[in-house]
Amino acid sequence: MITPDSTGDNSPQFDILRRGAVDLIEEQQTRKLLALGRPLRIKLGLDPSSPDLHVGHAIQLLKLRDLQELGHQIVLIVGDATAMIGDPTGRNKLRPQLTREAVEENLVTYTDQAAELIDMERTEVRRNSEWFDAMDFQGLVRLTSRMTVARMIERDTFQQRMEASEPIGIHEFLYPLMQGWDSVMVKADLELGGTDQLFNLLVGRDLQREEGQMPQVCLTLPLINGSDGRKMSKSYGNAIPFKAEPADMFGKVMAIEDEVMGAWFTLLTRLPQEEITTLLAGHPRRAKAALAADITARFHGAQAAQAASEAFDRQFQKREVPEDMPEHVWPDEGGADLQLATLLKSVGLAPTTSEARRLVKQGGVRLDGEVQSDPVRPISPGAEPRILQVGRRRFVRLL
RNA sequence: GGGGAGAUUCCCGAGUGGCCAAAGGGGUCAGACUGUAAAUCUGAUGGCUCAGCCUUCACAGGUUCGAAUCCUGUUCUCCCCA
Repeated sequence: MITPDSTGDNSPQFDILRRGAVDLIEEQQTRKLLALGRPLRIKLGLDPSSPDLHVGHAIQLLKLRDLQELGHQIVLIVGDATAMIGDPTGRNKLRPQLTREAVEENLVTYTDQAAELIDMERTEVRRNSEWFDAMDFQGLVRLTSRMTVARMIERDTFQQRMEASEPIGIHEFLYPLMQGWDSVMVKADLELGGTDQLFNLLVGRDLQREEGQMPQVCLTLPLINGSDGRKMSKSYGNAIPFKAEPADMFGKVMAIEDEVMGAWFTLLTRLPQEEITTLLAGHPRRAKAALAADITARFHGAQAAQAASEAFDRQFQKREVPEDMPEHVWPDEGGADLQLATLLKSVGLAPTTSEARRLVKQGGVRLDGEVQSDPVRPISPGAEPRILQVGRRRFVRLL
């Protein structure tokens, strides 16, 4: 539980809260809230538009977990009403509107996966359709009258879209207001969000103040980038999902740029700051392996992380063929010879024959360790299972 | 309501009758190098029975020996005026 000492010093709590944060609006209020000694209501809105969580979400969930362990009350808002709009933040396109059914499905996987990091038993989960379905037209007008067009369109994301002559739907203006109204309805003391959420979080403050509530504290955490430098997002295909296999998760962390390691350590591990500093001062390869192991261990346990780490070294440092690899029965009945390109395609190592030919021509294909150069070379099954390799990390054992 | 502009290959974005499967960038993939699936460099990037053939430039028709490029209609978007 919350135990501010007799002097009212809550700095240990405050430090935990502050770790990795970008904005904290505002600090004095936060200290006062912590000093109250009661569980604070910590709100996080889920976007149930993408069911699979990735390490970008983990940043927020880990923060929630920290706060939960300090005895605070986590309130997850399932944006089933807002999901039908889609948060316009950071998007240069209208987002597809989700059906209620899709939201329900996503919600299940979402909470299942979130349970890996936070204690769902002690978490309050609310759907915002609870109050938005009940809101009538008058209520909507009342809510929308609290925001001005000028304030809304001065937002970067809308500015950019207007400059680029991209469409903006009127309903998109509703999103921040709805998110803010959620804060009113659950009487949030603090709301978490990514740095891109600051505007939405601040709207909550305004609405709460107008409703005579204590305005919530807003805490923003950095967004981390995916492998391509863009914001990590499932829709960009650059994310590291919770459900990634240990080896895959480890490898994907190893693929991040050296420059962002520090941020990842702060946001995705709970190693003490001094230890992080020491690691970063050492060899980058070692530091990154430690990071990858820590993250992998959180989802799969220390043993699996260790195994993933060792397998990674064998495969990429020593260039050994991994023990575990997908297996595929020899395509085409009768064990007849197949052209190499055709074989690659039918076992799924290349999406098209053209791609398969390209890979061979570029020297990216090995059969039993030998580089292949002829895409139309006939390949026969062989007595032993043969190993087909594309690039450095895609293998198939042919049975 | 009136006038104007636009929709291009995964994304952004050139291309305004043949030299266009379509510049450039991003992403992705492969190779080299290495400390890793970092960084850097090189190459590839519509499909196929691959020195050739086939299908793409919002959609449907049309003009032409030939169209992403011209015409007509449809859908969607943006801008200006009211």
